[in-house]
Order: sequence, then structure tokens, then C-alpha cells
Amino acid sequence: MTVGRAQLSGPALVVAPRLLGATLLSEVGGLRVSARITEVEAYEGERDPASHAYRGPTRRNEVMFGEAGRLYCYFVYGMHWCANVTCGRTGVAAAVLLRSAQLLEGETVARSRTPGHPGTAKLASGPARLARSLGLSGEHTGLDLLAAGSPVRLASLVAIGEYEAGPRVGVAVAQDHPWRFWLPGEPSVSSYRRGGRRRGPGNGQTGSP
DNA sequence: TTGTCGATTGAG
DNA sequence: TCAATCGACAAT
Repeated sequence: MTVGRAQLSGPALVVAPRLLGATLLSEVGGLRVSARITEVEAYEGERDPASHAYRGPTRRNEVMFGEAGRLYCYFVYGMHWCANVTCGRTGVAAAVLLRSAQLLEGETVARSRTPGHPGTAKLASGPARLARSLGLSGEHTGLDLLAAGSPVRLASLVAIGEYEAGPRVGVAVAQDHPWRFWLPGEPSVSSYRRGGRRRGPGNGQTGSP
């Protein structure tokens, strides 16, 4: 199925599951790697406290306020890059974090970019490893994933029969809603980790008296 | 200008 | 369970 911008335009909670099973193609550095998306997370903009766009537009999150179907890469924990697909209408921030994927082509390239010796299924498991395997970083932010000549693009969407949903990984706020979506039974899907700290009084993190 | 914290990962 | 490691952003 060809990817239309309209399919990517809308609330992140609606668009996110549509990306499950889609093929992401990277030709960064002249090296071809493609992967099938198996796990995503939705980040709404100004109404989602966990979103980078929660406090309005800044230099970093600017692309989230643009048209749908662009790449948004951000740097986190002083060492990792993570990749998102923007999805809001122009002026309305929203994005879908690409958390995990199953490699289809370019395993050798992906392995050369990934430290350690992860098994094949884990090469693009977790947002930072996914970005690394596909060679994605800040310089690619803003790329149009739907443009034929783009070095990074969404090659196809697939009609997904079934998926599962749950809380976002490593996010301590807005745990009221299942924002994470994944394909059941896929070995590349990452495991759940609770968010670190909670905000506000009575954070309930005390162990025992 | 300074301080805090993070959409993670891998080791202990 | 914890350290690595640094950019973004809120608070001075």
C-alpha cells in the first residue's frame, strides 16, 4: 500500500497503530537498511505532559508542529538518538516514536553500527538501537518520509489485523492511557520499564518507613 | 548563567 | 540497581 500523507495526519493515538507493520527504508550514507515496524508510542503535543511539545514550540520540537510525515530525531541521555514520525496537522504538534522494528535488509550494516553483539531480533529493538541500526540522527530531522528522493522513507503501510496496547516505556507522567502499541509475538518488541520519577507531592516512591 | 532531568542502554 | 553523558529548558 502506498503511503498517503492523509493516513499519517491526525492524533498520534490514531496514527500510531497504523504504523505497525509498515516498512521503513533508510539509505543514509549510501547504505540500505530496511525494517518492519513492530512497536510504537504516541506523543500528542500540547495536551500530553510527556511530549516534547507540551510547553509549546521550541527550536528542538519545531518539526512536530509542521506537516505530517516528517522525521523528528532527538538526542537523549547524552548519548542516544530516537526517531519519530510527525503526524499532526500543520500547527498541531503530534508524533509517533518508533520503538522497535524487525530488520528486513541490511543486517550487516545494522550490525556494524551497533555496539555489543545483540541477536538479530534485538538489533533494532528499543528506540535508540532502532535509530542506530538505520543510521538516524539529528541531521535527518525534517526529512520528508513520503518523498521519493528522501534517504529515509516509509515504503509501505500494511493493514494490521491485531495489535496490543499498554503504557509508555520509561514515562512517569500521563500513565492514564495506553499510548504504546505493538505487534504481539514479535521478538523485536522491547520489554516494559516503568518511568523513573513521578512529579508532584506524595510521589509514593518511599520503600518502607 | 546555573542546575536539573531525560521518550535509554548495558553492566554489575 | 546504577552510571554514562550532554543538550534542552526552567529557574536564577
